[in-house]
Amino acid sequence: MQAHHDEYVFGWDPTPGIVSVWANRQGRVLYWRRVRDEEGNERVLCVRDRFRPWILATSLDDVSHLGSDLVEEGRGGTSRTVWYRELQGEEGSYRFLLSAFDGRTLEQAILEGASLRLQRAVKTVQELPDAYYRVGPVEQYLIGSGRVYFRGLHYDDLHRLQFDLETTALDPHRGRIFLIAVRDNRGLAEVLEAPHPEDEKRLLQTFCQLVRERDPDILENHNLFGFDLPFLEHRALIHDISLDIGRTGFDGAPMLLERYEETLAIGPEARKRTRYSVGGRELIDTLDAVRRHDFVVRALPSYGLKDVARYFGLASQERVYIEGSEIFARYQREPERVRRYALDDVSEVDGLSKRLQGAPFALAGMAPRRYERLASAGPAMGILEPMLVRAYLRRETALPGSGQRVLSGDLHEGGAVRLFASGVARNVVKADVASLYPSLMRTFQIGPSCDRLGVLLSILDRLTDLRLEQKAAAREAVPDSIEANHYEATQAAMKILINSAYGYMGAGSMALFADSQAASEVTRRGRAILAQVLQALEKRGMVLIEADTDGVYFAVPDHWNAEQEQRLVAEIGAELPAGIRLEYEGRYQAMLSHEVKNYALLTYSGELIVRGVALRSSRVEPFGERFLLQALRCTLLGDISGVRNAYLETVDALRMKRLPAIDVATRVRLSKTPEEYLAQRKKHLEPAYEALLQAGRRKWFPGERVRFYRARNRQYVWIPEETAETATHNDWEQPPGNANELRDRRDYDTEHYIQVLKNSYAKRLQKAFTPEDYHALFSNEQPGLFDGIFERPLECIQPILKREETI
DNA sequence: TCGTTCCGGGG
DNA sequence: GTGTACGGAACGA
Repeated sequence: MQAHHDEYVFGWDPTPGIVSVWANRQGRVLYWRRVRDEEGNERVLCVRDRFRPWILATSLDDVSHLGSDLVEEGRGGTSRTVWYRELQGEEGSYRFLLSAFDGRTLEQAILEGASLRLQRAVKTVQELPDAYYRVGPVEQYLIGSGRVYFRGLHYDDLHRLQFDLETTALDPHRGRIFLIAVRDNRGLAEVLEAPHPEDEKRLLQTFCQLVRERDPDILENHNLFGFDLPFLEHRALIHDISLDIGRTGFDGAPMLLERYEETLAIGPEARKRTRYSVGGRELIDTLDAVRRHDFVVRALPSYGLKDVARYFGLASQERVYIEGSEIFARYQREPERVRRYALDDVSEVDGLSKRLQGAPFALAGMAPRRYERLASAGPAMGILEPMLVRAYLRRETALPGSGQRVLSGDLHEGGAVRLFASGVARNVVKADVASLYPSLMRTFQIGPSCDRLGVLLSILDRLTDLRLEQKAAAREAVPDSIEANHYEATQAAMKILINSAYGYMGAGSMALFADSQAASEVTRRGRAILAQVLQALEKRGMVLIEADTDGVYFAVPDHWNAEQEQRLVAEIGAELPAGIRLEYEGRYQAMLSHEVKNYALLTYSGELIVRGVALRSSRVEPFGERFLLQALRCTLLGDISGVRNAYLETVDALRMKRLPAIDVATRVRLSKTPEEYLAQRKKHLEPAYEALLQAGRRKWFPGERVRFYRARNRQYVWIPEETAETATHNDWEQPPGNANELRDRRDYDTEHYIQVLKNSYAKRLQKAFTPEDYHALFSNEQPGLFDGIFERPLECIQPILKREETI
């Protein structure tokens, strides 16, 4: 059985070093292997192969019209033959594997038969989803052969090339490419240029030639699919040249860039996006990787390359920054600086790739799909399902038909988020159930009822064990070594799959192995486990604060130490069903619970952790944020006069103009062009644009970030960025004031900012106090000694914890 | 002012 | 050729 498990996870064919696969509907395949010869020189071999294109059918009805051209598999045939193989499975399941020498012959036969059967013209197989199950040519080949990408390779073995276009505008109709920075992880760093419009064609040709010469396995950039490739494609069209950046195809010529539309379900609606593909190389957009990363972590300030590179600590000290709209103008005056800027871009892309592509790399060693697809595929439908299909065909077993899926179950509610108390609590502990849903599936053997072979649970079991091994191996390896990164990436890939197993069952009618009853059984048991934990805590006198699907914050008695807390968690964990592990996550000296998922924690080492938007300001004026962090810390420490002082000091600093303008300024991103803004200005004034106009600027581009503050009489003052990187004087009529002088001005609207302090920063501490205490703490009156603003002295104010809900 | 829609990125 | 979403800002009544 173990052998099956490993085949389910990794396929079975041992071919090492596959770095790209290209297959078409005629059953022709090229794949490229990266190998080393005896002397250790690396080479890329191109291998030609064939496969017989296949499709799965629930019956032979549509192909019976073929007569003697319909033949059982194992017997010979001609180019017109359609073969069938019967898999184990009941009526209604996809139990006939149809194949032909050419996929088009196969489809033609099916469409003809279906048209006869339905008495209407059937144009595509997609019109018959209940009757046929089909995957793309590369997937057919990988599923049939048991091959996967990258066997025996480490991430650094891949030859990756990054390139970045610099253009005169964002829109290829209005601008052109004047520079392309190219680097790879084999030592290349080069800048190709076209100072004049007539040079652009040559530039494109040189670029294609360079790519072919370097012959990388992977092409990478940030927003590759959204910007660089469409731009390249459009400019190539204008110059009437082809973008031959692929590896050599069947006819001996380099393969061209191809485009296709992809439907993505982002949010509730489906949206289209254009994808590109090229033979022999995998196209990787680091923007996809960044989105996927942040989907879990939710910590990135923006998805822009520069911001993300800084976030990951990839930006170098000497990194050149230039505002997007200034790049071309800057290039004309200071070309060397723009060259450095563009090379910084590609090297940050390389850094991002190293940091984020490990998991998709590891997934490509498991699932039967192209690496480039796995890099952006959804984990359930895009990765797990192809693995399930591969396993079923390997076992000669039919896939469940639409009738076998279970879609009826009541829509599972998932795990509720609950707020038991708001305000300030001390001695707080976080505990949660490790991998709750996958653990429940394993413990209670809850899988899709239509998964007759139990493949999903097998894969889940095997991945869970393998992941523990990988994690152990990662811990043993030299930190940050190639091996450590490899193990770490593999365990991360496995985690992605493990976590998607539950979601897959509830994915609805599109999932082949959907079982929404099983999915709701998982959430039902999950809720029961959580309820058991909550009751156990309450029974022992703990104060519940907040709970979500698989975790809980609660307060323990005052004098408790970490050992006692751990013992409590272990004790309650021991009462849970075997296989369900309650983990002690951490302890905090205090917590401000604001709303569900919005709280601040103070660790015993004094670190302040703020979670959720409600406790962060969206405007981030520096003075307000400083105040909030200080006030939160004081509140959590019980230092009430510290809170009052922070407030009074901030008010006073504003009144006395001790704060420079930069401290009250906010920074926003422009979205309107000058024309658009001027057209609507009569109706509605917007501070950011007013600030620019006030400074005499008449030209700007959407996307620019503008820092400004509010001065008296509703005047808005623009503070240009300190680097002066943006300063090209043709953009405004009168030269701007000195940025340093502006940053230090004191003519801001004091009363306005005091209101902001009160209404948008102090507000966030409201739950920590009784209404009377809150108003007393944040009143602007400096109390005289005896005028009784405080009903009781400040020292008597204590933070409160208010019960919101009971279990 | 409130709901509703759109966007996120790239030069 | 498939299957994330949520917070903030802009927009429209």
